[in-house]
Amino acid sequence: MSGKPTREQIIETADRLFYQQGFEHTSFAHIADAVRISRGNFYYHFKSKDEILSAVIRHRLANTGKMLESWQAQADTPRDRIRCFIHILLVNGDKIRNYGCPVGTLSSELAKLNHSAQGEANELFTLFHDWLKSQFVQLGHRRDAGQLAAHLLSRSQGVATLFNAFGDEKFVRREVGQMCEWLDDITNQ
Amino acid sequence: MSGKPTREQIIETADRLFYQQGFEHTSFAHIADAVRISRGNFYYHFKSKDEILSAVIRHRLANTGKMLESWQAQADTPRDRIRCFIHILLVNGDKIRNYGCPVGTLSSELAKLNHSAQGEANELFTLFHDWLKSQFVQLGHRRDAGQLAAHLLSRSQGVATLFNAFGDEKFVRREVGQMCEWLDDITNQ
DNA sequence: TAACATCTAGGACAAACGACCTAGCCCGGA
DNA sequence: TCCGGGCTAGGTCGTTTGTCCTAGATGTTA
Repeated sequence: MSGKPTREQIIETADRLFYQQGFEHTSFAHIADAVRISRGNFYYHFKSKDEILSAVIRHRLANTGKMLESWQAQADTPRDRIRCFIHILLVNGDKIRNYGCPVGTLSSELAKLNHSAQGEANELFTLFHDWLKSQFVQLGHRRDAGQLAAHLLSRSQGVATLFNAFGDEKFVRREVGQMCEWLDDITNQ
Repeated sequence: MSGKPTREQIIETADRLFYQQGFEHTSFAHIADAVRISRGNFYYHFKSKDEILSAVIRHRLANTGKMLESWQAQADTPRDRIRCFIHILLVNGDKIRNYGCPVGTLSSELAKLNHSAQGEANELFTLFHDWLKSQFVQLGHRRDAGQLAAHLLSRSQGVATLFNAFGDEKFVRREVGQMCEWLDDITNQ
């Protein structure tokens, strides 16, 4: 199909399917069909389902890292960068409405499965957290930067969950606005 | 085993297992083993897996309703009742740390499975929302009661998600405190 | 051309899944 | 006593799951 190597196609397709249908509900056959390869070929690239999951998480970590870097380049001030984070809820609105937050839902699912990759998946949270923390430090909140980061992460997780459940876009816009106000408040002091 | 009728035992066990391991990951055999009955007997009481899910959701709705009524009886003011809601995060701390919020995680899972019971599961959210809304109305916030309810629901969902991922109890205590402060703020105005 | 590692296809496997069936148990009413 | 409905046990069906194997296609190097 596309020019990309098979292994990459598998990872990207698995990434999409894990997000849209959940990790457990996505089978080998399902991914293989979507990539249009045989199950046998599939097994040549990945020896087990856990191995794909690991690769998908690393893939997400890399993509997230790139996104954070692009924000770093786009926005001049730390406040604008944090605004970028808050606005993912609107930018990725359709996806979140249908499938929830890719980070939060994967973390929840793996927690229930008591899966060994739980820690790896949480690195996605940590990546966002540490990036936000560094932005808050740059805003002068050196002491409570970690707490502010966790607070904002938590807020956006909650909004994503409710958006996924009810699909109310007005609610998201309102919450995004409130988070931006909150950001301005703690910035101006 | 216990004196309860088999059907009730099945529902309660399924409720627990769906919460702890997720709906899809919990099989007929798993529930039957836990209740110590045969799969055949199981099928006498419930014709399909979706039927159990439906019964479990109704069971949760009933239990949640009782809990809300007990708060209504325990706490004198609407503010104290809302505080009861906020404090579930601490009261059910161990469960939430291990398995997340029963309402949010079920809603997320069913959304990914595109399951027909999605709407039923969301009634749990609605139950909390409407109850909170009525409390905010009683506090004099007639116009924006629904928004305040959704906001608080969203906040606690986010806290539950992060608590489930990182298990940081200090974070939960901090967020619970902030939500109570927020409640006081909008009450005193 | 010949040899080689890389990649692919498609089938086979046991185990587990949801669903279904039937034979028999228990126990109150006729 | 016999009957009959509520309940239980245990097995079976077809399908799907993750895993694994082998034969062959492909493409590069000698």
